[in-house]
Order: sequence, then structure tokens, then C-alpha cells
Amino acid sequence: MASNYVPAEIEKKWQQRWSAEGLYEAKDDDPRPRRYELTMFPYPSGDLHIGHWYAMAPSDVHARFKRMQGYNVLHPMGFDAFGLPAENAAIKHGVHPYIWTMRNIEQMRAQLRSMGSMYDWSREVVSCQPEYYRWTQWFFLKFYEAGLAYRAEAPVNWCPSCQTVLANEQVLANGECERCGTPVTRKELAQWFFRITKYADELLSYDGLDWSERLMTIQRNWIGRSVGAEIAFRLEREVAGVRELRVFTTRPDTIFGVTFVVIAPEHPLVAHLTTPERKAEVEQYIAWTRRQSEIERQSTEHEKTGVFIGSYVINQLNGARVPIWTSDYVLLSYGTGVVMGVPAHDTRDFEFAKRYGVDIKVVVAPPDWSGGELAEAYLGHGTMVNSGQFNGLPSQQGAEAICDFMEQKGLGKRTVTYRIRDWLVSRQRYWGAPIPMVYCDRCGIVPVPEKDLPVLLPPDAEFKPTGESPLKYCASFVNTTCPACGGPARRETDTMDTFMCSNWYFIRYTSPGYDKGPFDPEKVRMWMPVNLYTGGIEHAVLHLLYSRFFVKALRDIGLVKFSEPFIKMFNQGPIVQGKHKMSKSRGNVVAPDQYVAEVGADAVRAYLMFIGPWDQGGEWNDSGLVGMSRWLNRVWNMVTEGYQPSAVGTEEEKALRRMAHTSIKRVTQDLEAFRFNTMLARLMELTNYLGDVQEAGTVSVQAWDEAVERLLLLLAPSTPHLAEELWERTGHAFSIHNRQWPGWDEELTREDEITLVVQVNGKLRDRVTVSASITEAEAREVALGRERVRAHVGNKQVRRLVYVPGKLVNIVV
RNA sequence: GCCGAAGUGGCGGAACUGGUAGACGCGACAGUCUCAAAAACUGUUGAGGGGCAACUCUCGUGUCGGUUCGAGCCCGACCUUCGGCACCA
Repeated sequence: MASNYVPAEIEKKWQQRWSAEGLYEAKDDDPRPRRYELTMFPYPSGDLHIGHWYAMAPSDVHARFKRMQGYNVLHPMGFDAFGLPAENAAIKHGVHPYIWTMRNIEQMRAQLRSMGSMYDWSREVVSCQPEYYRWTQWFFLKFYEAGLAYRAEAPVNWCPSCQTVLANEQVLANGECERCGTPVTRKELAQWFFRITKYADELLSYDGLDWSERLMTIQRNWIGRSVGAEIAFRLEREVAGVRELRVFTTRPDTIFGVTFVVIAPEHPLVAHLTTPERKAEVEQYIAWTRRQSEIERQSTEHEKTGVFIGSYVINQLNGARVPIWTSDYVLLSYGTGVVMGVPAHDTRDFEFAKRYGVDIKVVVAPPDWSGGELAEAYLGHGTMVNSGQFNGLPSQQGAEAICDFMEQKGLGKRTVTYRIRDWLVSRQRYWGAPIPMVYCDRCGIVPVPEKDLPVLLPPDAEFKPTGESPLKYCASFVNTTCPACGGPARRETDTMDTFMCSNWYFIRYTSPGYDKGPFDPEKVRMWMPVNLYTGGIEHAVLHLLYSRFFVKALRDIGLVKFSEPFIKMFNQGPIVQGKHKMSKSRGNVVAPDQYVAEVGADAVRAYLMFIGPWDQGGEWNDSGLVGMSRWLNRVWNMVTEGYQPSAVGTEEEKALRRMAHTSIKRVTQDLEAFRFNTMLARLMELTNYLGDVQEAGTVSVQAWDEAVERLLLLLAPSTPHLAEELWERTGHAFSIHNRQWPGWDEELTREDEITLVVQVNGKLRDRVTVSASITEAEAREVALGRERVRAHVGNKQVRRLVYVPGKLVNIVV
């Protein structure tokens, strides 16, 4: 007697059984080939929403599929547990961030289990726990030793709302804070940086990686490599011990067109180079640029302004005396902070020169140029003119010649500049890993000895944001002794950017309990690098770039042997609700719980995959969920109902086998390529087909059972509970998830008959069912003989006949 | 401004390397069951036209043009949407 499909019952039952049997625990000594499939760990905001499921369900399906294919799959989960929301919630509700975070983790763990994912919970990692952040701090010390961490006073991004500094990567293109949308301001602060720029070049190489072009482009743009030359302009007189101004240019071929030089207003040499009679005006200008917001200043519509500062430099290639100006269109942070002005061949310089009446000297002839004035800057290449000995050269060749010449004479050199800046890791907030450094009046900056790690967060700190770290006001934390001299000293009170925590969690999963180091080197050799990493593309220049840098740094320090953390990266699209990506802070989250209660986790998992291609994301809309539920019910009823053959036919059995084998093939290929939507469509088709066969009773019991078995195996990754339950009910032993993924026989997928399409002048006129082995001559004959074809051909002459084997005949008249 | 991705029924989306456009699902309509409704099941469903009918014709993948026996797919121009970078020298 068939019973009803009650997801709530079977899902709970199997989740408990899987957990009790440790079914999904990846054993280090398992002889099967190892495979590491990872999903970005979530921030424990409190509630798992549909967006989380969208990221996690398909990756779980893929991991399950690989597991059935015979891999020893490591598929872990953890929590990215440091960060601002915990602290903000703590301030709001008067609860300690640790309590708040751990409570959320408990809740989310239960919700994650309700999804029926194959996470290996024995390896869970929680980044805010001392046994974890101890090693985050340890890495900081290693970076410091290796010269990759340094403290510097620099103008930094400041979010007035979050009351902390931000990395460049955390400031949106419009100048707003990535977290809260508040316009970011500038602040001059002494902060800790990681030398990511040292790896700029290596980070541009993706050899051996299977990453999307889109993702690589985002990272390449961010790194922003420019090839050019650094050129020295001699100062007329030495100032502050400096004899020359160096500029960076990508167009050394235009050096003879320099009619002014521009220095960034914040440049330390401005004060020295300003002549007394220009002083008042220059200072007034600099004060004015300071008042400009970052957004105003960075805008391309921003008008070019500037002042002449009184001094001159000599262009050493032609001896020209060139005035020095200062203007806020030149950025101190890029290149050398000084730019050579070539108005004829640079849009910005042109605009500037027009406004201030500076000479415009053409040195690369535009096509059809008659020697007259330019209406706008000519940016292209051409023949060099007004360039002394280099006249007549094509400008690209001329650039090389000029570089050779400058290098010989010591006037400049070829060089490469990057847009990317060093990673600012200090944060003026409580809820993060304390930076393990001590300041001693006698010894200066002293690292905390490894044996004294972790530097624990004091539980009794007041975490109200004041613009400085709350730790600064916690006397018991700040006051310490100098590890070097034993005298009184103060601790660094800033904490680390949480992206430092997420730089290595994937390595920690390989040996989560290890306490002799951040990871067990042997286990890392076994599991790393990650074979498949999935997560949102919003981390392109954050987590994904930082982690690549981090791993390269570890390699150079000698801690790991690999250079890239993630071999294949797949970015799922965002799941949006009302135009915006679902997030708790935005308040537009949709909880899966109600849906799970109504139709079961299996239906929700499958529905999320069915919405569309995984990398496209989409608007959340539950209207189609019922269809998924209907389908699973049909599967349930069909399988539990039993099968009675009536008129068994060998043709029908053959057709059923063909359907099964083509389904296996397509489902397998779709899973390999993350095409979950079409995989499910195919499974539905197979179900529909089986339904018809069941009704007709045209195959033997064995053939039926075999087909059902295959359907269940194909369903196992997507709807693990339903597949497991039906597997048991059809008399199989626990567990379907330990069974081998079915293979297909290409021979059995072949059709005996095909539909031959007949076109006349490219228009579909008829379809004929013919033997798959039809010859061209036969196909022509069949096509020309069809009545409907003849009606369209009439008595026109057949000019040509195109035959595509197995597909169509096109008659051209 | 530069770079990249994408535009297909009422909706989400299929369509392998140029070869049957609209798979699969939602919704809608009709039917079965029911006192009725819900659920479930069955059928129809791109638009327009012709025919009593089996059927048949025309149009149709953002717009315009091109290549080809044949274009959703390739090429050119444009429109729209989304994303990245942007005074980066």
C-alpha cells in the first residue's frame, strides 16, 4: 500500500542517520582520489536565507555528484565570524559580540543541516575563536618577519558611519563605503599594510587556473598594470636635497611635446618648489583642493584647475625650460605623483593647457595633419615630428628609441606602474583579531612572541565606536610589558580586517584541530589546492584577490608548496529580491524555512537550481515552487505504486533503455558544467516518460526496475532525502549516496529512426521519419517524393540540394 | 569615456560546433473527480489568417542591414539593461 510523500518526516529521518553514520566525513586515509570542493563560508548574521541556499545547494549537488563518481570529497563548512554586524548588534542590544555570534552560528548550523547538505561538520571552522585567530595573528607575525607587513602614515579611506578605515577594495566606485553606503572621507593615519603590490605582476597570471574571463578581467582592471617609462626632469636648482623630478608616462614618444609639468598638491616637494611670490596663491589652491570631497575630485566632469608654482624643470631631451604647476588632477598615489604635461597628445593636459594658455606642441602627426592647431588632443600613433633626432619615426618605434636613448644617458628608464595599492589591514573596531604588536618607548615596534599568542580580545571592553579602537580604552589590554626589554609598553589596539581571517580558512579545514601550527603540512599536501571553489563575484577584488596574494606570500615564506588556492572558480549569480541582492543588512531576506516546512528541502533545493543558469542568479519568486513539489510527488507515487507489465514489447524496452542512457549522459554532462536547470528538465522528461511506460505496462519488471534504479541514482545529488527514502523502499541497502554514479553506453543512446527535416529554400516544409542509416541518395529521393514538398517545388527547377546527414534535406529552387 | 556580459511566448527559461525556435516548468483556458471548492489528473496554449474537417499558409528570437542553400547563433551599425574600471598620466 503506497503512502504519501511527507518530506518533513523523511528529511529529518535521513539527516539524523547520515549524521549518526558520519556518512559525509572525508577521511584522510580514504584510498579514493581526493577532491576538495568548497563553498564560501557565510557570515553568521543569524538567519540563513534563500540567497545562502542559492549559493550552497547547487555546490552541494556538485560535491555529491563527485562523491558518487568515486572521489573522496572534502566538502566543509564554517563561519566567517568576525566583523562589524556583531559589534553593531552588540551595541544595540547590549550583548557581547561573542555571545551574539555564537548564538547565530548555532541557529545557522541547524538551518544548514535542514538543507540536507553533505557538509563534513567534523571540520567546522569558526574564525572568531581563539584557537583560530591565534593563527591569524601568527600569520601577521610571519608577514612582518618577511617584510610583507609594515606600518605607515598615509592618507586612508575613512567611513564616518562605520568609524573605521577601509581598504581601497572596500570603497565602491562612487566613493561610498561598501558596507553601509556612506561617502568615504580621507584621513591621515598610521596604519598597518600588507605588501600586496609586491605580487601585482604574479597576480596577473592565471596559468593553470580555470576561472571565468569576467572574473579575471575584474582583477586585471583592479591591478591596473601600465607599461611605460620613468623620466627625470632636472630641477633648475636643488631643493630639499632633490635635483630632479621624476614622472611616469605611458607615452615616452611624446616627450618632446612637454610644455608643462604637474605635481600633485599633496606632494611633499610642492612647498619647496613654490617660489615666494607664488606662495600665497599656491597655498590657497591647496587649501581649496583639500575641501573637495573625494567624489568631487575623482569625477571626470571635474574641471581642470591648477596654479603655476614658480619653479621650472629642464626637459633633458631637448633642453626646454618647463614650468611646474600643481593641479588636483594629478594623484599622489599613482606613478610618481608628478606628470609631464603633453597637451597635444593627452585629453586632460589639453584641457588644462587650453584653460591656462599653455603651449600645445604637436610631436606625433595625426593622419592628414596640415600643421595647424588641434581641436582636441590626438591620442593615436603616427609619425614623430618636432622631436629632434627622432623625427620621422613611427611613434611606437620612437618610444622604444627614446627609452633606449634615455637609458643610455641615464635620463630615464622603462618601468611598470600599477593601480593596485598595498592592502590596509588595520581596523579601529573591537570585533576582529587583535594585531599582535607592541609599542615600547625604548625598543619601538616589537612583535608579540609566537609563544604569547593568541593576543586575546578582552571580554570586558566597551565597544562603542569612537573613531578609535575600543581596545584603546581598555587599560588591562593596552598596558603590557615589552617582549624585548621587559619595560612598560602599549599594545597595538587596532584589529585586523576580517578578510585576513578568510584568507586561510580553506587551509584550516584540512586539519581543523591542529595546534602545532595553523595547519598540518602533511594534510595540506593531501588536500590543497581547492579543486572547485564557488561563491559570489562580489569578492573578485576582495577575498578572491587577497587569498591569492596570501597563498603566494605563504609559498615565499616557505609554508606551502602551491601558488594558487583555487584551481577552478565558479561564481553563481546573485539572487535578488526587489532589485537588490538579498542581505540581512538590507532587510530584504526571504527565509527558506516556511518553504521547507511546506514542500520539503528537496523541492526547495531543486527549485533554486531550476530557476535558470546558476551563474545568472535571478529574482526570487516562489510561484514555480509548486511545480517542483508536484514533480517530486509524481516521482514518489510512481516509484511507490509498483509496476504491472501487460503487453511487453522488445521495441519498448529498447526505447526505455535508450531514454535511460541518454538521460544519464545528459545529466552527467550538465552536472559537470553546472547546468543544473537543464539537468532537472531532463530528469522531469525521464519521469514523464517512465509515467507513460508504467501506465502502458510495455516493459518487463526487470527493465522497469532497472530504469527506476537509474532515475533514483540520478536524483540522489539533487534531492538526497527523497532518493534515499525511495532507494530503501525499492529494497536497496543504505545508502544510495554510497553507490556508484551510473555510466552510459553510447551505443544504447543511438536512435534507430530519425526525423528527416525537408526544407524548400530554407523553409521547413515536411518531416519524415526514416531509418537512421539512410543514405544521401535515399534521403534525396524521399525528400523529393513528398507530396508537400512537391507542392512547394511545383515545376520549378531544382538548382541545388543540400544534405545534412541525419538531419535535413534543403531543396533550393 | 574605456572594457565586458546580456536582450527569445503572459512569466522563469531551452535550443550540441549555423540546420525542426519555444525543451522543462509556472501561469492561463477547457475537461475529469466533487454537493461545491481545493488538491490531483487529462488536454490545449508564440501571434495572425484560411478551412466543416484531417489540415494549411504567413509572420516571429531588441532594431536596421549583411554573409549563407539555411541565422536566435556569424559579421557591421545602432537601441536597451546589467557589471567592472575611470582625471591612473
